[in-house]
Amino acid sequence: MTYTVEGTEGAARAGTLTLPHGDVQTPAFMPVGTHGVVRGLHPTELRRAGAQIILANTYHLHLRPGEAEVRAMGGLHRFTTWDRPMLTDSGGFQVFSLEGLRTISENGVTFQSHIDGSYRTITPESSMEIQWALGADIAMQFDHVVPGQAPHELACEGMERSLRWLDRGRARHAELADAGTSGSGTSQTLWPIIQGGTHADLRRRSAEGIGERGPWTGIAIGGLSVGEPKPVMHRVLEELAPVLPSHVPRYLMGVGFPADLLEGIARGVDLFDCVAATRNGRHGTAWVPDGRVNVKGAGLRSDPGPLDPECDCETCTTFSRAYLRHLFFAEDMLGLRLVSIHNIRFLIRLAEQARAHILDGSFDGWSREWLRRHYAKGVT
RNA sequence: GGUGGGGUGACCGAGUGGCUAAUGGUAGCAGACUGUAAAUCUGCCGGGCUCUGCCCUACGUAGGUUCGAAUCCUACCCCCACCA
Repeated sequence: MTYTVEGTEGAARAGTLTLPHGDVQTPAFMPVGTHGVVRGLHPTELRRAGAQIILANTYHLHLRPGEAEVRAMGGLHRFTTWDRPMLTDSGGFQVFSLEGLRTISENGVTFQSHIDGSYRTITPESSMEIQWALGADIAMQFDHVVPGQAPHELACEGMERSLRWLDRGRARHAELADAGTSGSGTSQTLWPIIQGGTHADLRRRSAEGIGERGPWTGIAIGGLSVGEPKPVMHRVLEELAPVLPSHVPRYLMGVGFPADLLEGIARGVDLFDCVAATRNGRHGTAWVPDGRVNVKGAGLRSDPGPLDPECDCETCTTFSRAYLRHLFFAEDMLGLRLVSIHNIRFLIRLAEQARAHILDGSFDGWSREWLRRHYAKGVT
């Protein structure tokens, strides 16, 4: 597992990450497939959209079907037929998103399953065991995510606990690696996650603590886009950039919207993931260069044009806006899928464009102009 | 021609004297969504305005009773069922 930086422009970087199941050219957007499926999409559709790597989720796959079943099926790659790189999130985000269904202790987090009500405890160790059985290329540490508006004390607690959990998780991951192969039969690397909320001192301590424990093949920045204002996220990224090793890929977890990608890339981020592309797609919001299109909007009723005239995706090169609108009103699943495909392709293509502009030294001007246009109509 | 039932906002459909610009549902309009408990959730949905309130117009049509009517009375129009 290596990462080669091929070009930089200011803080922005372009590189290639080599993983057991293939290369990832960065900057890159990684579609989210929580349950081992990017909702509604066929692997072929993801490949056509240019997806190089996708995510899956430890907690959700542990609940259903269970890591043992996935392992028995040959690991996540063979189970899903996705043969390119994969990354599994640790369940740490569910500490935040399922706040009402869990209790935290130093040992780990006990969730009450939304499926059958049973109690399931995830520990830093068990998260590694589950991820090892799933067999993704990259495993994430089990971390303690706190809300974006968390006060210093709570953010500190989450950050320090995440460091302690990193040590426990890494130890267990090393044992597993020594004892045998992962669920997919290939190697797996573990990435740590920087926490600390919106507090500069905590973020710095987190990054330093992780640095002391290195080296790492990748470092994630977590706990952002969880309710804090956008300028605060930008500030945190700017504060972090100088203290992160330059030869290691940086993964901004859970981000983002199109503009967030460019803002992140400009501040040195290499990898992104976000559910918004598919969720917004299912909810009828499509991203376009000029902002967004409400696919259910009355204005599209007899619009023969493509969703995004500048897009090369299956949806935009095949169907009219009027038909897409009709599919939503007919409540047919094809509509949800087609807009999801577009949004995924939109973000992937944006990252591809950013990469090309970094490599030829035109990223700064291009991204400024892109953002100006995108924001022009009041889109956030 | 007779008897009975019924006509409510775009549609369906509650309401049988004041708490009703009128329950619900559908259709429609808009907003939200960032390491997915989400094909979900929220708001609006007669018109106008000086818009935390006010004014119009509304429950087939026209009158009437009443302090007050979608709700009661009369006439008429229309729809449905049965009888002739």
